Formats: sequence, C-alpha cells, structure tokens
Amino acid sequence: MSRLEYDGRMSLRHAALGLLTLGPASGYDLLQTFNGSLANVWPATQSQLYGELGKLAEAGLVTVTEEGARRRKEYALTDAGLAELKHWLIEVEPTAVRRSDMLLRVFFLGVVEPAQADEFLRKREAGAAEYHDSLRATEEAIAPETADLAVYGRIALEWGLRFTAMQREWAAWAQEELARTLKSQPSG
Amino acid sequence: MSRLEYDGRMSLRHAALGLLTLGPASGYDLLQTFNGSLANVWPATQSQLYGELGKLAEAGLVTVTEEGARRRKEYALTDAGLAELKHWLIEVEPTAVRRSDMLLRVFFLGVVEPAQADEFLRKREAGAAEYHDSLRATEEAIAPETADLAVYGRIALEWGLRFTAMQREWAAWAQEELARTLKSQPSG
DNA sequence: CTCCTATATGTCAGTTGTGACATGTGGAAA
DNA sequence: TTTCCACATGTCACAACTGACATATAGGAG
Repeated sequence: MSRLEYDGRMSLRHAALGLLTLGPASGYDLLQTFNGSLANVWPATQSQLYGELGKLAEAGLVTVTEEGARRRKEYALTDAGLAELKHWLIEVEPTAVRRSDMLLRVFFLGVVEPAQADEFLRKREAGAAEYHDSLRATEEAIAPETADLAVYGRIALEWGLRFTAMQREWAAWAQEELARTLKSQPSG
Repeated sequence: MSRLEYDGRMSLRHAALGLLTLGPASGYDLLQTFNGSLANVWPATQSQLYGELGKLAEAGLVTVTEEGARRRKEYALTDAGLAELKHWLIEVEPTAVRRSDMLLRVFFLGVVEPAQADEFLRKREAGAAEYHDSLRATEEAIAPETADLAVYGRIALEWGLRFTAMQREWAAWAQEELARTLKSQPSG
C-alpha cells in the first residue's frame, strides 16, 4: 500500500480505473477493451497493463476480488480508486498540445519535390476518408441497440467523425493551396 | 559512427534534421524553435535535444561545423542526414491513431454528475476557442511578410485553425446532445 | 568593476510506452 | 486422445520523454 504520486499524466492508470467502473475484470478482459473500443483513443500493450494493475493494487486503488482458473485475477475498483478517477476526470486539465508527426512532416515538405508533397497530401486525404468510413460503420453497428444509453461513447465517436472529416477537407484544401502557390511562383 | 536503427518513430530526430535544412544551428538555436513555432506540433526538452544531437552526430547524419564561444557547437546536415529526412518524410507512414486523454475522459464522464460533465464540455469549448484565437493572431502576425513563402507553414497553421474550430463546435454540440439525452431519460 | 542575464551544454533519475519472449492451462474439435 | 486455440499472466531490454540539477561564459548595464 505504498503511495503513488500523480502529476496529471499517467492516463493508462485512469483508463483502467474507468473500465473497472463497469464491473470487475481481469487484466485479460481489460486488454480486449484496450485493443477494441479504446484502441482509437488510448491503446495499451499487455506488458504495460499488467504492470499497471499491479501498481494500482499495491496503491489500494483496486483490489483482487477473485482468483479463477489459469491464474486469472479479477480486479475491482475501491473507493480510493473511484475517488482518484473522479479527481482526474474533473480536476486535472487534459493535455492541450499533442504531438503530431504528420503535421511535423508538413512543416518540412519543402525539402522534397512538390509532386511528392502533393502525393503526401493525397494520401492524408484518402487515409482520413477511410478512417471516417470505418468509424461510420462502427456507429451504424452500435446505434440500434443503444438508443439513449452510452451517451458519452456516442459523443466520443462524433469527435472522431468530425476530426476525420476535418482532416480530409484540410488535405483537399492543402492540395489546392499548393497548386495555387506553385502556379504563381513555380520555383516554390 | 555506429549505426542507428529506425522503425518509424523517433520524430524528434527528424524534427532536428528538418530544422537543419534551413541552415547550420546550435542545440540552443534549435531549442528556441522547439519552444517557438514547433511547440504546438512537436515540443521537446533541452535534455532530449542535446542527447539526440549527440546521437545524430555519432551516426553521421549531422556534423559539427564550428565550435564557438561558450562551448557552442554548430551542427550542419550531412548528405546522409538529408537522405534520412526525405526517407522519413515520404516513405514512412505517419502515425494514424494518437492518444487523447481528453477523449479518454469523455468515455468515462458517466461516472460524475451530469452537471460536472457539462462543465467539462464547456471548458473544452472555451479552451478550443481560445487556442483558435491565438492561432489566428499568429496567422495575422506572419501573413504580411510571407506572401507566397512558407506555404507549408501556412498549411500546417490552417490545420490548427480547422482543428480548434472543429473541437469548439463539437463541444458545443456535445452539450446540446447531453441536455437532449438527460431530458428524455433523466437518470442517464 | 561587479552583477545580472542570455547564451550554452551537459547529466541524472525516473516514468511511460513498445515489442519480443517465456510460460502455462482449460476446453473443444478432430 | 491428442492437438490446437483461446485464455491468462508475466519478464526483459530498450526507446522516448520529463524535470531537476549542475556548470560555465560573454557581454552589457549600472
């Protein structure tokens, strides 16, 4: 029961706590969710998750409620764990800036030929469109059964839809902008 | 001159190489850029940058071209460095999914009171609006002097403008959606 | 001449995240 | 009954990143 320090990061920890609000689960169970519905938002590897569950138990934020077959350990949220989750949800400011290696590449596109830069942007447009369609498919698959349930899941999904739409439109615009610039100043 | 393995990540390395295409610079010089125009896209700490420059020099992707006052070392891109940069720009796929601790929180907003969830969304809306305005201010500050220059910088900036606009609109929509859901099913 | 600031580089311990490897069990199908 | 797959947990080395600390100098203001 050693103390754990929090400074606003360590979201995997809070993702695990959050999933445990839906009921007790094993590391393996949680992993399915991390590779499934949470994969787009906060992917996690097995090694990281098992390690984190150990630390969480040591800190008293979760407890082992059952030990089943195949060494299965079922974890449940404690009051302290729920309190920490709420604290993180409401009182800790979400990260404002997020690294984007895609955008970083855009900054340096002047290094390669305009044709290659254009191809880069076309790929982004296509990638965003494809991603958008896969989210749309997800939406249609889950919408019928959960009409008013899972409001927040739908709100998160909507973010994804809007984000991918924005990125597709931006990439299309950027191609036009690039063409315009090259036309007026061919040695760009 | 030991070899360095690349597997698609390690963008700080490529950010440094990219900045050096603009001309030789010291670690300190580069740091100003990382804390300035690149801060929104790929922030870096001093300790990381100096370490990376050392590795880059060891790998032969950059060379020390000058040693000035105050132990200043000026680095320049080598042919190998430029080749690596181009490879990364064109042939390495940008990361598709990016972690978002903001969106992760959204998934778990059902844990707190609807009023608190609503406040969370209002803060996102305000934060996105504020960020948008600061980018708009940046745009107006740089636009006059660079009409057709820095196409790619403007394209990256446009991404930021569209992203923050999208996030603001989404947060506003989400508040309405939440109100709608609570109205039709008060115990949500 | 002294003090302050910007310049300039570096080290260290610690956290977070990745990918590969290792190990073993329960149950169902062939 | 053997064989295979899903279940289930764990370790290891390493890469990426953070924040704090340490150190030192050139040049200008007072």
